[in-house]
Amino acid sequence: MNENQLLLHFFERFTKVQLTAELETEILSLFKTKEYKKKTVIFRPGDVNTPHYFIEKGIVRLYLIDKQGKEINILFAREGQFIGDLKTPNATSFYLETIENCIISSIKETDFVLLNAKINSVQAFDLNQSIRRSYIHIQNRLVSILSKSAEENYVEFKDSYPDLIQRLPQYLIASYIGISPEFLSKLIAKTTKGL
Amino acid sequence: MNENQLLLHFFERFTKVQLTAELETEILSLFKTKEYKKKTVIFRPGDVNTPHYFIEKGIVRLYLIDKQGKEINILFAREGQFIGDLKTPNATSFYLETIENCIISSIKETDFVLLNAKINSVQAFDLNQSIRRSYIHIQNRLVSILSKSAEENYVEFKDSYPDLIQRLPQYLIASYIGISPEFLSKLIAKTTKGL
DNA sequence: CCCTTTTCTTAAACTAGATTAATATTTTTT
DNA sequence: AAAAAATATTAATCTAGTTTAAGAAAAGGG
Repeated sequence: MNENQLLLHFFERFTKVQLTAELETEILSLFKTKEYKKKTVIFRPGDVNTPHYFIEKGIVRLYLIDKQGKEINILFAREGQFIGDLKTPNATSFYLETIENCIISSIKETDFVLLNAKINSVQAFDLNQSIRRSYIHIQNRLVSILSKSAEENYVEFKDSYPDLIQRLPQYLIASYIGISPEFLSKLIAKTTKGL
Repeated sequence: MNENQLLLHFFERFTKVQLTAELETEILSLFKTKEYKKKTVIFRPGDVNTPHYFIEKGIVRLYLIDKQGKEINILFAREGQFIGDLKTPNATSFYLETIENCIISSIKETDFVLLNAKINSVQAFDLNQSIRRSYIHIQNRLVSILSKSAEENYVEFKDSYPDLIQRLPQYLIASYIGISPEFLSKLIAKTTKGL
């Protein structure tokens, strides 16, 4: 089970201690690990009871298609991160899709809650904190989109996620920061000119 | 303690049972209730360890002032709702300010967590669910701002919060949906014309 | 009831970013 | 290595929304 290295490490980071062998086994028993080719849809709007996904390898995106048929990227997740739709078990309104070839572990919402309760009773792991961080993250993004120019938002993205800049096609980033791919291309050309 | 009616009702709604007299007393002992005149700043950027606030009466807004000096409204809260900055105990980057004369109960973050743990052990109250709902709410808002026109966003706001439309000055709503007050005024004039 | 402050409206000039369309480049597949 | 598919660039035209400015209306305070 070498492919679950990252997952165990994730829980260790939060509990701040070495996991016992039994706990490790229990965690692994609740996750199902699977490989996906790039551009594979994992769930789609209308799907109910969507699990939580832990990315072992690769990158995925959560997005939707609006009335005009335009894709809107909500969130990216790469190795070492959880992603899913917190609306679960209610129907999701998003697509979850791999961007690269991926190895991904999934856990059912009910098991996720139980696991958290269990770890929480033993250690100082707090799922609340994790959700709060997500909230703060998306709130920051809303603030940026409301208050900053396209160029500022691109610079912010670049500074925050230098790794993603390398791995993501530009047009996906454009959608994430809420601008057209053509305009992002123009911005980059302009910024790069001073070389 | 008539002014705390709503607060107790809030916890009752979540626990789904009648609160015991002791629990009621304990809840009330953790909150401090205070009156504020309209346009009073409750906390400001840089303040640390900001409490959580439960609005008993009135409306407040959470906002920031961007580099251009423009106010950006993040969130409104009215009677029966909690508001605060989830970054607590870290420094907030926002202002919390009353819009109307208000009666507000506050609770320290540490007490809030303890209270939740206590209630959770007795009943089925789950703070996670509450934070998740907040997350879903702000995510929906981000999606709306990214994918909809100013007019669609205004209609959505009107449909979602018919009560707030009555109580909030237009320019605060304009900032919330990310447009200038002048443009919102134009939109409303246009929409109303067909009468 | 008058005076001051707050909120709203209208209109003209402007601009950030969208759209359309065509081509170029890069990556992937066979 | 060629062909196909995916991604990026460039440029012209267009538009949704901003800015600036000034006045009108409404609300609040003494």
